[in-house]
Amino acid sequence: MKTDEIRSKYLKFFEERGAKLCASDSLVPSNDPTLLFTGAGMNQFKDYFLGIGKMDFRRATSCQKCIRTGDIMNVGVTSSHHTFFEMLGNFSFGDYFKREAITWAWEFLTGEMKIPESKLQVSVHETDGEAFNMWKDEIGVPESRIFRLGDHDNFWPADAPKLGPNGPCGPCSEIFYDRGEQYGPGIMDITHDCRRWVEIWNLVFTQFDRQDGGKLEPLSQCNIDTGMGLERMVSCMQQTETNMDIDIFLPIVNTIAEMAEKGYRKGEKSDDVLMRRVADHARAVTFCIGDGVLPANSHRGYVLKRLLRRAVLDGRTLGIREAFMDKLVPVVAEVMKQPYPEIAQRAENIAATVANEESKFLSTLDKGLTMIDMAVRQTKAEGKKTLSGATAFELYDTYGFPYELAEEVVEKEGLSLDREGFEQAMTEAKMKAREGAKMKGDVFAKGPITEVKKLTGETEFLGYDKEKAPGKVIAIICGENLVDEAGADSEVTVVLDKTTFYGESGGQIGDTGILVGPGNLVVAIDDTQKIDGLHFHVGRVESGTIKKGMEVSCEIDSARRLDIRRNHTVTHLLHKALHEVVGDRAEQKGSYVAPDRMRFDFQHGQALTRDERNRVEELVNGYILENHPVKTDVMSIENAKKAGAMALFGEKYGDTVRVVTVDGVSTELCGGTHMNETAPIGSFRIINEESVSAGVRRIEALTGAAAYRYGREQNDIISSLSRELKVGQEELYNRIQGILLEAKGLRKTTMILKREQVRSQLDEVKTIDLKGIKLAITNMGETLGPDLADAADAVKRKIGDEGVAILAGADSFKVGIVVTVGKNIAGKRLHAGNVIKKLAGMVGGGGGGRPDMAQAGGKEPQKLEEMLAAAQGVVEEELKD
RNA sequence: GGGGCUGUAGCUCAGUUGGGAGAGCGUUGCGUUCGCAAUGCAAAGGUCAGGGGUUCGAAUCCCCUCAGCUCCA
Repeated sequence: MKTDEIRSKYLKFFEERGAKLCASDSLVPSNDPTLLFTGAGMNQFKDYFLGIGKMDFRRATSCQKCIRTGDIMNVGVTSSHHTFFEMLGNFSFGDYFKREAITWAWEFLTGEMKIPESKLQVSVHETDGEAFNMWKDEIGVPESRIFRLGDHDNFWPADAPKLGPNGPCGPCSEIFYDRGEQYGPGIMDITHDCRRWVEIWNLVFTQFDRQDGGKLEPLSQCNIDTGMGLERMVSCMQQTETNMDIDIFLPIVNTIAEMAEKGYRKGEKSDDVLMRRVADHARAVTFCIGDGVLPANSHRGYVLKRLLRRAVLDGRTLGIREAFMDKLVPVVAEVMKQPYPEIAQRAENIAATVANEESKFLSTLDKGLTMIDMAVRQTKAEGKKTLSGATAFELYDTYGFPYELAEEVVEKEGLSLDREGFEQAMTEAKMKAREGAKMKGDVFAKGPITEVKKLTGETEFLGYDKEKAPGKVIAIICGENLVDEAGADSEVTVVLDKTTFYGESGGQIGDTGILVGPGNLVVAIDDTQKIDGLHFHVGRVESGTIKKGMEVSCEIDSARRLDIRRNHTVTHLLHKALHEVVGDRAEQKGSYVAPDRMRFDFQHGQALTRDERNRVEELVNGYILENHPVKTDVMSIENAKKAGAMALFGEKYGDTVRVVTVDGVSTELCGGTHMNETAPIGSFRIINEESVSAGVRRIEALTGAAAYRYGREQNDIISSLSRELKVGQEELYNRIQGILLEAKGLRKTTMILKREQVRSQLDEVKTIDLKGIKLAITNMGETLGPDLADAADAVKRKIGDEGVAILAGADSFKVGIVVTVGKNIAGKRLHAGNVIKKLAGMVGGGGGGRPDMAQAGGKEPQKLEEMLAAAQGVVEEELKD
């Protein structure tokens, strides 16, 4: 049975049993910012489990793409560890419980998968007699094949009663599959890693709420959370040795084998491990980028980068010398195209991102290789046999050069690498990083929001076609607390059952305006936030008192909203124009829509050329002038996809979505507020284009009156320049070029003149013979700085290799002194630095320099003459025979 | 989010307790030999990432900002 078949059979099976078929959540969790990646099927149902918020259904099933990196060292080594995998699950939120969960699991395995009962056995928690009896009496599993296990193995979360955490938890029951006697003895060894009996299904019965001290209170709502690892299930059904030998994996592994010119399962076992690991990482990397994560130096982006780099290194070890990871992307896309067509659609784009990161890594390696060569040479020169761990760590920490590779190079050179020192340095670095780290609290305190969610499901948004409408006050948050009323001057956050205020989402900023109510109540709202479908109106009570349950009128600032609509609709036009100009790879990475400006981030490797930028701007203005009607439809996600609506990748959408169509230009999924037609946008003006992170560019632009004003201001600047320079605007550029050239010429002329002037002064320089040297002491008037040094150089040349020149100049604030000593005596009979220190002291300054040349400055110009008079004496003192 | 490293000519980089901004390649000009090309000489090209501070004096030391690379969470 093919993987695709098993996957769809499972989902269909539970759909037939009343479960809502839910699409996989993005790998980037949509409703939990604390999670790095989606790691289990239940993540997207978190609120359903806790009974918070609106519940549209009570049983669900899904095939969830997951990423876990905890066991990364085992990937490829064991038969079933992955970083990326799919998890099949069925869930009940206060609906069906143990009996159905157990029965259906058994039915699916024995019925749909046709697994003989003799090949299955189960485990239950030691205290869970209920589950035990169900297996024994209702299903008919012989008692000898039901195992009772403890908190560590059959409780979720593991060991929760003793160790915590607090919250929903419960016993679980697992189903094991017998892979056959070639993998071990018939008796299951549950305490050890058993290769014969593998766990294929975990049923979690969430029935307790753990309190402090390990007390387990019964939950009012009992839930079912089940998980079946798709790859492992398939491996059993296809009777393969590891998960990586199944139909959706082999093509990837084989491609790698081909590139390495090795053949899978034909040579070294260690090569097979590497091939499997690369295949695993190729899947993870492809799906990660597919969900909108880009390689970066923090968070998800960093995990992605690490995965990619590990795979590249493994490929190197396998003997693949050139970039190869990008070539695996289409292979992954092909085997996954049935359940994940969007990956296949974007394979080219994903591959480009991979190729880019891979080439960056290869250049990092190159750099590291030359550095380690140097380190090896130095170690050898010092006569040592071991390259220090600290050096290896520095290479790793600062230049990203992998330890394993360092080891390889060092050993090839006949040296060894100090692993202990490396690890010690690593620990120290970790400690150092940890010391600096601090936790930051969430802006929106979790407390009141959870409370509010219990009061109401979602705020109904009326603002698509109304600007003023009544709503009922559901909750008032004052500070961190829920209150029943708030008087004048209080800072409040108000939640209503219905509102015309748009809550910040999808890049569009929240509305401002007022809430008006009985008894001269006015609340000035200066921001509206949207969290899990609830609109939070943030503002201040201007007059009167707002009370819970009160009917208020929501009145948004409509002029501001109109500007927002202009900017939002133009975002769609810009998106389209970018695709026209730089290609479909310019995917949207985010946007910000405010009344006074808009920002649009998109994936693109380099800066837009001036020509591209102009073409984009022209296209958008064209769309505006053509006055396309804009319409909004609410439809099912399937229909939206059929209609070709562009969606943000990695974004999780509900079942029904809003589709915004600019007739003849673009169709996008979007919850924002838009114009009815494009012409009133007026005009569009790009004011900036910059980089935000690797591979992502940002355009900032203006529309309507703001765009006009911007143009006018630019015009004003040009006009005043043109007036000032007395040339026509079209001549400005040439004129400025001319002026710059002229200025440069003048600078040069001045320099030459100055030099000539200094030289003429030098003609008068007289030298004194002193113990075999020629001493020149000269007051250079107002000559200072580099000119003085220049002059000193000239004197030095003139008076020869036994000459000493002391030149000084001053303006009204500062004194400058330069001393040069000819090369035959410099450092031997006289040190310029020592002379100048004494001289500088006389004019309230300090200085120093090399034996042959020294500079100094001082702050007492009035003492210049005095200093020069004393100079000869100083030289006599310093001069050695 | 925290740590480390880097930012100097168009490119690759030197620049040594703080003391006159350099090399190679490339560009331009003038030669020599010439089939491609090679080679000699000369020139142009720098707000030393940006800002502040210490100092008589900062590419160099200190602080901040920006950008890139990298490790950790």
